[in-house]
Amino acid sequence: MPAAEPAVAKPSVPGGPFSQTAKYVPQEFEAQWFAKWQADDLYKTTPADERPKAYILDFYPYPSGDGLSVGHCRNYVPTDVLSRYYRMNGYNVLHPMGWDAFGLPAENAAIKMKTNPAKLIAQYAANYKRQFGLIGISYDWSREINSSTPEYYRWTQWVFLKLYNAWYDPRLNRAVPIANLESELARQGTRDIPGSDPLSAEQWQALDGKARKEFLANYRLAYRKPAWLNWCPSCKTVIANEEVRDGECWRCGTLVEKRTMSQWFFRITAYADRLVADLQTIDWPEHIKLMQKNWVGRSEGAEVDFATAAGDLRIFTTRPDTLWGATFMVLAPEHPFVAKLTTAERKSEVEAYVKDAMRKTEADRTAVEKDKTGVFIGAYATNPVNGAPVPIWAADYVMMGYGTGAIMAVPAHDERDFAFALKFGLPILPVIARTDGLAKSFALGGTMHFGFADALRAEAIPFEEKQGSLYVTIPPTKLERYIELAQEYVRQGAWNEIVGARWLFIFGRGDLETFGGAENEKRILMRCHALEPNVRGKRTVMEMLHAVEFYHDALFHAEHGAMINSNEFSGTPGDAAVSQVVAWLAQTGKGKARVNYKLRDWGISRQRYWGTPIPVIHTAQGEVPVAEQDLPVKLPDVESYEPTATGESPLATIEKFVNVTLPDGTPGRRETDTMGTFACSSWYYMRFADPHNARQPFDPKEVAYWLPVDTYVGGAEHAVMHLLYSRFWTKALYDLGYISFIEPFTRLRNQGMILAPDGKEKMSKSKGNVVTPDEVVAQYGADALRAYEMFISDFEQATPWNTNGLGGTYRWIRKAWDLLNSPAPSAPTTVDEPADRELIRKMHKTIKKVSDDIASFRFNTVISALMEFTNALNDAAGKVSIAGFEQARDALLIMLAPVVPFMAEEIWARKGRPYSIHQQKWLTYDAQLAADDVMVVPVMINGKLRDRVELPVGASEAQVKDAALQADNVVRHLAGKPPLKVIYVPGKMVSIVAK
RNA sequence: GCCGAGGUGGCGGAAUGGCAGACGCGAAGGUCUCAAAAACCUUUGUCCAUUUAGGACGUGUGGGUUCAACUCCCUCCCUCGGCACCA
Repeated sequence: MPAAEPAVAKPSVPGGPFSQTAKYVPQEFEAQWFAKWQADDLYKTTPADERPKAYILDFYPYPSGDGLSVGHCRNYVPTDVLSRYYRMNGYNVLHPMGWDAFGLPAENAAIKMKTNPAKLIAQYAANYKRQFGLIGISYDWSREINSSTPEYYRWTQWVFLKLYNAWYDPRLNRAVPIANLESELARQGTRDIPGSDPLSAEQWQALDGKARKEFLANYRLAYRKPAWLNWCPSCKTVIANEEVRDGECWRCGTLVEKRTMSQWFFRITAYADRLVADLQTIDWPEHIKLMQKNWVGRSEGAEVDFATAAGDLRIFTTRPDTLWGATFMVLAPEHPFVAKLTTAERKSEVEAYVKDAMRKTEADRTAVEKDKTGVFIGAYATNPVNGAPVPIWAADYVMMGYGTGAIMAVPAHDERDFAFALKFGLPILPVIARTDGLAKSFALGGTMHFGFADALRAEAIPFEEKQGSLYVTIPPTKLERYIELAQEYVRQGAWNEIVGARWLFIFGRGDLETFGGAENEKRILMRCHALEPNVRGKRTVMEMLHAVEFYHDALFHAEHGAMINSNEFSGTPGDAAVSQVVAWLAQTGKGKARVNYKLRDWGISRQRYWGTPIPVIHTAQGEVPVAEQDLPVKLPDVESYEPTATGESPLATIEKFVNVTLPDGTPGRRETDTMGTFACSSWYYMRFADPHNARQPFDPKEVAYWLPVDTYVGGAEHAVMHLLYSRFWTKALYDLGYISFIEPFTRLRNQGMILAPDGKEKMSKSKGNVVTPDEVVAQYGADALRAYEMFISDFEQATPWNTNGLGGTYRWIRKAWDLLNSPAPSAPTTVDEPADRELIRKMHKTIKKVSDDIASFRFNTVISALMEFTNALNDAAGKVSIAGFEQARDALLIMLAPVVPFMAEEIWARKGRPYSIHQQKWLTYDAQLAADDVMVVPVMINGKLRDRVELPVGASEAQVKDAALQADNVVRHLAGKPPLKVIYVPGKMVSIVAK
């Protein structure tokens, strides 16, 4: 780490040390020191300079009325330690804080308390700020931002306009101005634009202004389209997902309905591939990257059209090789074809089902696997590969937002389809061969002639016999032989079947039916029904087979095996099946390859007051974006913050806000939706680089210096959405030339949650189990709280707040205080030189451990290393030289500075050293002084630890092995047996293998 | 349901293929004290042995890879985070 001179603070105001008490009484000096640091601007960040920079950022919080708990401090303390550590290492550090002030909690609080949300936020933020000061967090408050101020949201609106005026050109693979598209359309239509609906230049020119705008909406990065919302018919408002409990409104308990309204979206899906690819360039926890990748959910497959009475029904499938096994289709309940195709006699049932399904959340719809629901709509589609009629169902396990909202169900090879088909008695036809060769047969007692068991034994075909029935697992090599035997032994009027690697029903010699294809399925079922009354209730062959527990693992699989029962494609090997079928679909015009994403466009519209107004005006000629120079579109004051009965935001009732006249005299209505708060948080980290700029969102020079964020820290609950949206905005602004980096957060770390003291509950005011930093600071002081927050557990792991441990940390700090404040011990009569050397060795080992662990977020072991060093110093007192002791004491004090900044500063002042300890240089680690001169090598025999040998560090392999073989307990355990193998892992271990 | 994380002494946790339990809490015994508190010292995974030496077992469950597994692979169980309008 390069060491540059730290910035020099302003001339010191008088003060410090603030206490002369010998005992550790943190309450006597902590608040005074914080006031002095603030007065001196000790933590004020300077503008861009030639020093290396470190931008260390905490997720900015919504300042809740409840204030901070000790749980919240879990991330603020460690990032503060990290910031202080970087400052001491000569970095120019940006460590700011601000408020995510818009959104539902503030609005709901305002409605409840009948106060302006801005006032509430100001009050709550002031409390947070006070608490941050209490625990010594070194934010530069001159850079404080608040997302709900016009100074800030003006630029959120500015980004909206940039996205609105851009489109994603798939040929350049980046966003470009929408004007480029308009001129291309005027010149040559959509001819060269991949994936576009055909439109000629002439057709474009013939469109009027409004129609052109509607066409361009298909391309803009910010656009409007109809989408579903939760609607409470009693409150007459749109309600958030969080406000829906078991399908009911959390306020009034009314059943929530779904409504469609036109909503604004950002086209994040255009960036899907880049959002995945660029994950490689950043240092984030692997599991977070994986979650983002899965959230984007790229899958390759095909879209295929199934003909229906209402026209082609387009489905998306990742398994086009299973098309021949499609035995029904499933539409999302909200799919437009449901209404179009439902037959008159099914209508009431289908409508009831759809209404019910629309109430559920997505998680509810896909949950509870045993309880698949759905309804037949009475209509059929035609499978394009074989002309087979396929019944169409509506079921809530299919989502409108994924693929085309319609699937072909292949129950033999899709788990959800399998469960659904079993429940509703739909045929299940295998069309892909198993890759493991598992074949089974259950010979029910009385169906086979006497001697069958002996015949199987003679052929070495394994089986189990229970209550007269045979459970046979047929090895692949014996399959043909089994078929012969079964024909020979099956009784007249009975049958034997084989499932798994083969699907065969054996009714007698030469009387075999292959289970494959719809016709055979029906015929087999009829014959079985005729022969055996017990199976007459079974609606399909598979249902009949599924009644046999023994068969369960052989009936279903989702592997990529060779195709079977698929006409001319039968026999196509598994690794080629998908690509060959896709090629054939494209060639015959039945379908085509398609890449699909789980990721959906980002909906930003909120029918709420407390958010950034969307800067758009609606006119008879279509929507018009507000001109950049007319920003911000300010939130007007309103009487009531509650949404209107029409579902619009309260803004819709403010005539002065809504009605506008454009410069050319055209009357217009302002958009009254506001943006969800993820918009505000998608760029705030850029604003911190230049937070008070009134002319631009930020000075490009400052952003070029400070961004990207070097270390970004917050809860894992934001793993996907906030982080994905921020990455998207960064890439869009990069494409449009405003910034020069493609990823906003170079290093990301997530803190684990601190749970309530009594177990597994979260801390929450309603449960009354919140521990506040205020009460802990009052009792133990801020430094003890800081150290304990670090010590409590691994940074990323959730853990309960255990107050017992706090006392131990406090005792350690007090011990360190006594040690550092005590007068220099008198020189020992004889200086123990090895002890002297040992203390300095421990010091350098501690410097390394503490430095490495702070930098890599292992804060709990930072504290344990400092505890060990404190203990080592106490043990060494009076035994080592005064010079050595003082050197080690000073090292401890410097290392304590980022962790317990108040105490370190107080001791520093008492020692008369120049203010401030927080501007001192960090320590240098000396590998030679840290090196051991002896090593203890454990010796294992056959994996069990038997002895240890002590040797000088430079000992050769031969010397170590020799010593190991001569160790007392090793000799005893070998008992004269020669070692077969002796492994030496240098410096670590000797492992002996002996018979 | 889908995606992700986790499960180690009485408790928080350490150890990322190489001595399981660092560090801290708690507990037991001791020193000091008229006494208590504080502080300090000793012990502290379980079991067997105990005079010493030692030995067996042990990181949610069951299996596997390896000279060596808390660590890597597979099965199952349990807990937690997210699932697109809470942020």
